[in-house]
Amino acid sequence: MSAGHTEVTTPDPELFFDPSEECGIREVLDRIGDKWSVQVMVELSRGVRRFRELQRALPGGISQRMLTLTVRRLERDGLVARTVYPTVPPQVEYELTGLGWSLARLVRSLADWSREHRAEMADFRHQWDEAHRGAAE
Amino acid sequence: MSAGHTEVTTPDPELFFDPSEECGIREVLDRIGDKWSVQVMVELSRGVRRFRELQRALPGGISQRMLTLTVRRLERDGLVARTVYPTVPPQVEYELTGLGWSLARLVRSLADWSREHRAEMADFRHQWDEAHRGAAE
DNA sequence: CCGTATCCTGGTGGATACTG
DNA sequence: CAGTATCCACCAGGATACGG
Repeated sequence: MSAGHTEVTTPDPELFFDPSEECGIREVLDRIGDKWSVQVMVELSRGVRRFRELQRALPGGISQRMLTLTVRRLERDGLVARTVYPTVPPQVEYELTGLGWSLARLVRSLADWSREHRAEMADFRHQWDEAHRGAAE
Repeated sequence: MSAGHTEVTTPDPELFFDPSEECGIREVLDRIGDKWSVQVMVELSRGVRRFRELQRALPGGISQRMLTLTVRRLERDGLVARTVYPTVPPQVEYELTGLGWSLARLVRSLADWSREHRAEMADFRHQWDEAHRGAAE
């Protein structure tokens, strides 16, 4: 049936978020919802990286400023460990902590979901655009 | 040992993101990374909601404009179904689609992760702030 | 190499007013 | 009630220059 029409499954009773509110969603999203945090984690999931390596590896090109800010925040939250070798020139290595890896696992599942459903979503968007053509302008 | 020092676990070899890149992360985050999409989905996971209900339910107070934009995008992506009852005054109902529920499950796991680790992260932040006190004027 | 300090722009989202 | 249309403020993030 593919994406024939907007089917609606019955809600899984166990799934409901507790109405006691502030379920914690905002806190995570404030950490991974920004432009670079997740990409940095993804790259670090491939191994230890130095500052420049990290910067060069990120697609789209991150500025030094943003890489610093991003990596500092990740460090502060305990997701990334920063190791400074007092050499000259200075050398700094970044790697995921245990906490970082546990979050990376979830990030991974999000990525998997995305790839699994991207065709379906593209389908929906196409339908929607089709149905709403002519309305605007 | 709690969060004694920044421990680093060995990377799970199976976890690595495929280096073929554009793993799909950005696509999901572009959908759930904004201020309201997830909150709307969370509320809709509790049941069918009308426009105003949705607006009143969201903590922080969303503007009509943003609620419209958010809900339209979710609809366009096939995550939310919109049903219009041609009554007067008009009545519109929103609910999660199958696709929406599948994403909601992941959102839920993010929320769970957050609650499970928020203490640990707070701990880390406290340590970090402690260690970096005095550096900045 | 690894940052920090400034400056500046674009886009997200709020406030408000108006329609069907 | 359920939107649409405008206008506007704020700040995430880019560009650039400088420092340890």
